[in-house]
Amino acid sequence: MTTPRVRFAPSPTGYLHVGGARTALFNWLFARNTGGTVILRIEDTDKERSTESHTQVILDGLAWLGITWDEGPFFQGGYGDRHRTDAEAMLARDQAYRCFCTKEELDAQRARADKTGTPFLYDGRCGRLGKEEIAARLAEPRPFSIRLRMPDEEIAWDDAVHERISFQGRDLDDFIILRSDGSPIYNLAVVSDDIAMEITHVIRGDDHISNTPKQIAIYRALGKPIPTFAHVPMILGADGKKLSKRHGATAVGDYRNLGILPLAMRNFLALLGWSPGGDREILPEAEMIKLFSLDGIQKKPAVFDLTKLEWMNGEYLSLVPVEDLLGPVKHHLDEIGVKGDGQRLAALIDAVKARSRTLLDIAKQVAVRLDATKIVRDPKGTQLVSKMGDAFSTNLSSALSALSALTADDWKAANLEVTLKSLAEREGKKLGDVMQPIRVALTGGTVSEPVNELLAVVGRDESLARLEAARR
RNA sequence: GGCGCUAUCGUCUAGGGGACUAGGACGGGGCCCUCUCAAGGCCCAAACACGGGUUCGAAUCCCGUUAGCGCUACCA
Repeated sequence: MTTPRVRFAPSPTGYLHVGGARTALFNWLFARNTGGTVILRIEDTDKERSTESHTQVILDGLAWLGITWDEGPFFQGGYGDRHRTDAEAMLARDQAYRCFCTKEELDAQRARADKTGTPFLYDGRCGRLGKEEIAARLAEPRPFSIRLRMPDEEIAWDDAVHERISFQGRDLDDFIILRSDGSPIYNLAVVSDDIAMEITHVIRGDDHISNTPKQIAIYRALGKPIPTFAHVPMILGADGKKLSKRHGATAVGDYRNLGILPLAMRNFLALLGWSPGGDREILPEAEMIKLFSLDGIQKKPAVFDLTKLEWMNGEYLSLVPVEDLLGPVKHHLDEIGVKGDGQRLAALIDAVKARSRTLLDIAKQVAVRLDATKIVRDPKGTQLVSKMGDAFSTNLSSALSALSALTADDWKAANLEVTLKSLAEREGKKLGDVMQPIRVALTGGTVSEPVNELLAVVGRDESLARLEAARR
């Protein structure tokens, strides 16, 4: 048995969407599981909409997710000659014919069909032209496109995820494979390339199911073996509709900006529409590859649940060593406008990490600890201050005097805890009455790591300054 | 409209005729822990779309209905 050859074939007409990323991921997992080859092919035949920067964004997105490829990237636009040759071969065998209908005539036919409520299928009129008529039109010369003669027969295949799918040729029309300008239509370019690249498994989105019978017809006309098709279900927004811009973040890059870790994203995407069976959630790369199989893919579309992604990101956050977080957090800090680095930053990340689900969460909390101007008194904080009334500043004052007794050398979490606890005991106060005002003074809110750790990480001078400022 | 695909907790899913009192995870609720919040531990609510078959027995197989989604270009 030959080893599988799969391809991921995005069009550079937009960003890398999560749906495309997942399709790429499934191709990659399948190839790595079977020892097969991944080919990256950029389908840039739509010259109007394709751009180089989109191509770069797609490449970056794949790299970010750790999805690699073995051959390519190849650019479909470079294979026009082969596409034309294939079309002409079909024309020569009368499996295809020249169509002289203009865009306008076709639009008119379609409009007429719409009006009567019948589905528009090209009636094949140009396919019935006599030799002389064709020669005469060619001599004029009149431009023509090339259409495939759709045979009136069953076109079915055993889909690797859906099992058998069947269409009738009579429900399809003689569709155009080559435009009048000599450029190929998608369905021809895809088949021609998949044949040339010896693709054995076509793993792509469900939205291509209705293209598949047309493509199989081309394989048959060209006399080439038909690959295995695996149509993976769509990804939907929370409203059950195909994920699109109006759902907010849909591009892989959006999640990067939100502070999602690439491994978390990849793990989440893998589990969206695929299951290894059983209860597995967090899957290391090796496991994922080992367990992957096409028949573990779900048939029904899946709703993208951001909350679960964030939970999973939190899981990965706790698995990743702080050193690996330094770079990405620094990046988010830059955007917030706060500088942080080295050991200090590592300690801050550590302090705050357990309460964070994204890198952005981490960066925001780090920023507050690093830069007093980033403190924002949140509603809960304000509430606490007004509820405590005068006690707020009195308690801060006694905390201030107790804490300033500690030298810089003694300013450590363990000592701070002892100091604060004995202060509360001495004054007969509840621990919370001592701690919460400090928390609000230092962060503006009522939520943080334990106060002794918070003080330690903010540092003696800065902590005392913030207490002093909040006391007034 | 036509063609096609799909249907298990709100969401992601396990399940492949008896192991189902339908399991796990996210989210929700409660309790414990606790200086707050997370984390952690324990517990709770929550689903086989509907109707017919087949079978001793159906979430599982078949048919129909309904609903959702996709496609329906000289776009990809």
